[in-house]
Amino acid sequence: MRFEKITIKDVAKALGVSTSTVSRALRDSYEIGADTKKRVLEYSQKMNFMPNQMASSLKARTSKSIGIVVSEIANSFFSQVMNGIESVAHRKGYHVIVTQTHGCNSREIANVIHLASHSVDGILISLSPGTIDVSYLKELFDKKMPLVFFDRVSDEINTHKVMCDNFQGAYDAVSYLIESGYKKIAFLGGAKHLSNIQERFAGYSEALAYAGISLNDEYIKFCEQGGLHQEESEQAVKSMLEAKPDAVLVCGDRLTATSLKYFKQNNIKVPEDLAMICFSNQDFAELLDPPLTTVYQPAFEIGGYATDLLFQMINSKSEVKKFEMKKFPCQLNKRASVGQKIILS
Amino acid sequence: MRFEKITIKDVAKALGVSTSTVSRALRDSYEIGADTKKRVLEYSQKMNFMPNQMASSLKARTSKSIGIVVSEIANSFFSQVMNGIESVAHRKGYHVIVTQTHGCNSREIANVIHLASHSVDGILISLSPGTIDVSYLKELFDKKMPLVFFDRVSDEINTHKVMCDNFQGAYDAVSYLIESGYKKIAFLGGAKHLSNIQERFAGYSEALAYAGISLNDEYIKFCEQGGLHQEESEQAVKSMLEAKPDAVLVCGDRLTATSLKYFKQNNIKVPEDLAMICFSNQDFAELLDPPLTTVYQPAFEIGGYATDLLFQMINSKSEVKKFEMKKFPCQLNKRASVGQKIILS
DNA sequence: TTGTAGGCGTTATCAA
DNA sequence: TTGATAACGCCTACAA
Repeated sequence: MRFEKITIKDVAKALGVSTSTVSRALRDSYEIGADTKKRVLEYSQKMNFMPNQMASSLKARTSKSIGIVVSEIANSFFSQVMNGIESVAHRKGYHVIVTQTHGCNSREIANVIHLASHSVDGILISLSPGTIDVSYLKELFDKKMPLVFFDRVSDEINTHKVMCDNFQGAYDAVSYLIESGYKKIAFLGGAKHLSNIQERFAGYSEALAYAGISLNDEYIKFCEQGGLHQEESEQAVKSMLEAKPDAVLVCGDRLTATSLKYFKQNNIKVPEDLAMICFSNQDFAELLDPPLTTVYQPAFEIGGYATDLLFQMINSKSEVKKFEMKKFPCQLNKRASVGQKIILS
Repeated sequence: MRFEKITIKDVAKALGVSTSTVSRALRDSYEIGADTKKRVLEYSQKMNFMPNQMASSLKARTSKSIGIVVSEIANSFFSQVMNGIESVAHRKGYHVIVTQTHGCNSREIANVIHLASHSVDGILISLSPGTIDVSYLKELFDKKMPLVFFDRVSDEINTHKVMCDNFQGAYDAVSYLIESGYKKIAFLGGAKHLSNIQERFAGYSEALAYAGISLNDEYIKFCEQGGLHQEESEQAVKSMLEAKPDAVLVCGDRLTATSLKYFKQNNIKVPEDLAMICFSNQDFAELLDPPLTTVYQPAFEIGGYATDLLFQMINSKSEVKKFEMKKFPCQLNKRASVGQKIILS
């Protein structure tokens, strides 16, 4: 079953004119007889004629579409980013093709190649936890495929990068915990090699250092699967708890959900037993029990901004050489999952 | 800045063969000299040659892509559906193009036309709250564009429809409220003309009727914007409360969030002052305060199943005449937002 | 003002 | 086994 499309040829034949005349009438170009134009437009309208964009694209060598690569579509952060991307793209008359990797590197490569061979005009990518080698991307980029990283970026490719200020977000969160009297602060993060996790960890370390608190490895847990694997995440939560921290910074929605469930099941009271701040974009954070102190990332803005930069590259006549590293500040939403700890010493 | 693509021509020239030879080698077709083939493949590999899919599509008259139309990408239900769609599509080597309407009919029409003119091989659509007239879709469908409705469907177009069993979901929820001793049960829904809302309302009505409770209009509120407009939603919550119900069935994530916030702000205790069941796919529902009794829709399955049906249509040689109306059962997750009311009378 | 012709990159048909 | 050629639908020099 296939869509029966009228072509410019059909319109031309029906009207007894040439295809070029139809083409010109449709794109409002060139001198063309006012009433020929009118006839063509009216007939096209009536017949619901739609120019075949694949043919136009082939001719114009531009598909008017961009590709996105994320790990999970059904993730509050990514879906908000996609919302931002789609909004900007739609405004420019572009299509958005979405692919997900489920954290798997081979899937990421397949998706990127698929996108490139389908002639997307540019690609927006957040690297998947499983990706270490980005040479396949670099090759593509060297061949001038417009490329913008968001969220999880790579040092090895020099292009635009858009993300939130993960360092600041983590630093502010941990500082706030320290101000509130907590000292044994744990860190629960995704894959260690991901840029955003590294930055958050740096912010965490720096805030502790500033307060003269030394790092304790037992408080620090990374999940190589970035919270995508339930078992790994639960194990991390468990082993973190064994070190008896009094607060924790959790990096990511999935890890947050896993932690909260675990705490609930094991009757660990937040914030009495353990204070908690999470990197999370869940709308429902303030409605949780207890309301969750979150580090909120302006996901919609990140998506929109990254897309704007991508269009700058796409529309640039020459190769773009100067790149931006844009960091949107994170917002610390203080809620009851962090209490006021009585400071003893 | 544009991607510099090698074409089949370049490969042919470099190897001193014809383009047809290259094409044949690549698609493993026909008798071709084993070592010519080897040379072509090796060179293509080395040069990272990717066939231009737009050209193939133009030739083959199939784009290997499908389009989705939803109201909001950043919505837990829709993003889970998209996950299901992408998973199936990826397996079949298809691309997924995502568009959102923000509940606006003109945007929906524009998106559908955009998709059609970009030669998607099929379209998956959940009607937007703003849509009443589906004639534009009917025209497309009559021209044999494979089309599958999910979630919010239209009676006026006879094609596959996939959704959850909204009637059963609402019926079960309301019955459970009645069993728990509630009698003054309110209904808070999105746009009245949407199929899913109608079905839920029917389930609600039927459950009340079965228990011999008559409908009370003051308990029943619809939001024409489907919860997308904050003010309208809040107004609905407010006016519903004025009728003093003792329980409420809320249809949708946005409405749920709005209600919960309103209750919190106005110090309305759930379930003491008002028991609550919500159609919601939020992972966090069980972690809310109080844990939320939800009617869960198998969104991933809905997306996957709808996509399977779409591929059946796409791959069918003749026009498909027999259509399926698939309803996945909803799951009632009983949690503390519904209590046990002491039955007086 | 309108028509003709060639090409975008690929593939299928036919001829060599 | 391989090559030349035409076609997919559209656009645009160039010619008329």
